[in-house]
Amino acid sequence: MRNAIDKISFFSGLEETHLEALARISSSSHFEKNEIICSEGQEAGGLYAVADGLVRIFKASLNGKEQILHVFGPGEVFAEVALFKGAALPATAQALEPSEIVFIPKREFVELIREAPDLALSMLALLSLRLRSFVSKIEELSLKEVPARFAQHVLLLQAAQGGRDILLDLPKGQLAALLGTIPETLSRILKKFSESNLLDIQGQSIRILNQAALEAVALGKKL
Amino acid sequence: MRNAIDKISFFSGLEETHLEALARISSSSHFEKNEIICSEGQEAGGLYAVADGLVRIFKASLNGKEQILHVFGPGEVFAEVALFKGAALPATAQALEPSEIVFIPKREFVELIREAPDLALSMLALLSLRLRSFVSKIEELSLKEVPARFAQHVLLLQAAQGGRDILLDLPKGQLAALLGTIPETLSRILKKFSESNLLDIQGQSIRILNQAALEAVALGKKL
DNA sequence: CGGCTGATTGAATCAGATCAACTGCTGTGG
DNA sequence: CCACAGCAGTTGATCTGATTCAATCAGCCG
Repeated sequence: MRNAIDKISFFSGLEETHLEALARISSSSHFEKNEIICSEGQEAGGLYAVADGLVRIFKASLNGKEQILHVFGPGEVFAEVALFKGAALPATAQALEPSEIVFIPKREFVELIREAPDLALSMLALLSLRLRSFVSKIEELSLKEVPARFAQHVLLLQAAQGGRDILLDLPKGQLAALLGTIPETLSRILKKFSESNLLDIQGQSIRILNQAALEAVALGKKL
Repeated sequence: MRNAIDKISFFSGLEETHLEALARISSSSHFEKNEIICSEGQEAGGLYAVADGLVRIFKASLNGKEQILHVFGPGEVFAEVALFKGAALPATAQALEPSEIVFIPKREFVELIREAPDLALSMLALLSLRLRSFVSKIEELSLKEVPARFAQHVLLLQAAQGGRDILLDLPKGQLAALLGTIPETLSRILKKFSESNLLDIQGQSIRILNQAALEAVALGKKL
């Protein structure tokens, strides 16, 4: 499994001996598109990581609406919350594409953390990042309307991809679930952005036409 | 400061030598009601803990609406997210009552974590708990309506306090902000719960009249 | 007794969800 | 190669939960 472990950038700063330890205890498996990797409520026996593919972490309500919490690509780890306090997973993980998923059993991993302060600090940093991203999400859901959330998302993509041309990383239906809304609403909002000449939207690709206005909308200005 | 450190239940499992180290490096100060302890965006120089009093962590929007993320009482720590990744605080902390707040400088605390694996694991457990509470909040904001959120909150209070009689821990306006709504809406909903004979509400004290129905509403049933 | 803050109530409005229909694309099989 | 099934996305009409604005009320403290 050394091969797969090397793909997990989260581990890349670790010492060679720890990487080999991880490789020894981890296993890797394949998931088809839409396959469930682990479900809410289930006991998580360890840490998961994406070696290849794309995974979404989401919650579903009784009446079918979904809220995506994270989308993870190659190199990212998930289900870390179940390692340290309570084993039950708070949400469900599902492959959005055919994916290679590495699994690291809890017992051995926690053991490793005790011995490697650097790994412990990495985990602390990781959890802090997750916390920050959740704070943003709560803020957006509670204090901002859908256009502002979408504008914010575009700006984040821009920061990650650079330039004025942006490629959506998700199909629009999934993007709606990530923003805490439904496809119909997102579709109407995309139209408004187009009509106001803030964005040029062609399928999955977006060009920013009016950066300043986009940033204003992200902060709460109407339109 | 040993006095104050002993009040922080989060530290209670630590070894004597570490407690003394914490006592040496920490300081304590007083905050009046409504006083800001630390603000969003500001650099947090360390970890805060409530020795006495009540503190809310919240975000505010431009147009004045507020979303409370946490309310912390004696023994609880906050601003831990700024210790491990990025120093800027994601939200603001404010005293809801006259409070004694302990402060532990980041440098020394992180140093201590490196030497004390148990403390590191405690911090990991703490961050995991926070993550879980945020997942719940996101789920509630996105997938549930206000009555369900309130019912859920009452059930949590019941779990903490026991029995059918419950005392609200916050004024109603603050409770509204915690549930992601506004006082007017909460007030209307309280009335509905009363009229449906689910709850008997007298100011801050609540008696549960129909447990089963309350649980049903928490899960999404209408009324 | 004022005056302040928190809480309640009412009427109007609005953002977003729901329901339903339609478009367009892609891949599959006859 | 065309036809059709199936899914993602779009559009329209309607409904509703929640916010907004405004007014009133209750309790508390000086």
